[in-house]
Amino acid sequence: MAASNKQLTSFFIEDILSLKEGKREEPCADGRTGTEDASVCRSPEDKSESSAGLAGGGGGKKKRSRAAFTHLQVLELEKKFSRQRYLSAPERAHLASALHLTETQVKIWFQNRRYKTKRRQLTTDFQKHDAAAGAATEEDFLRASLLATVYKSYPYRPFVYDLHGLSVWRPAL
DNA sequence: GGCGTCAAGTCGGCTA
DNA sequence: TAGCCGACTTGACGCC
Repeated sequence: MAASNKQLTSFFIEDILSLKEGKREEPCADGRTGTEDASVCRSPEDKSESSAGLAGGGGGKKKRSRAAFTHLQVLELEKKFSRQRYLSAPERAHLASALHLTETQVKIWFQNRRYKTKRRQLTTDFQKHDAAAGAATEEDFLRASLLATVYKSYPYRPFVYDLHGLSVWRPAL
């Protein structure tokens, strides 16, 4: 969400890499500032927390922070995602270091992104069907979910899919 | 205050 | 057993 109302400037991955040398404090949309280590925007009170965002310190309720990636980070992640939905470990490590994120953050981002895409696809399919055939039944939705489950069951070798910059994922072997 | 979004947490399944 | 995945939930945050 950090990118939603932020002033957009054109810059590339090389820019952050070069900025890493000096002081970098990329402003976030809501006035929060990017942290040097994780390059994500955090609430002021979260600045002292670990990247996991759960460092409570001295007991009591731990407050979970929500990292807001910079629009550049999201842009690069989206670009990568448009080319391939699954990342191999080396690819993930490379992307993480390039974006100054942790591998876990990249992994979680891709997981969430896939799930989000799937949900939206199901929703639009459902709406299409709804519009075409009048009020759809719950059974229709279940059928769609079932199809999605079948769809999901075969790409279990992430590195096998789409290694050639295609937006459509297919077995590479 | 309610709602939507999103990163992260949790849980269970699968594979090597 | 570790690591990854999807599915779903939780908690923080911004917008109206």
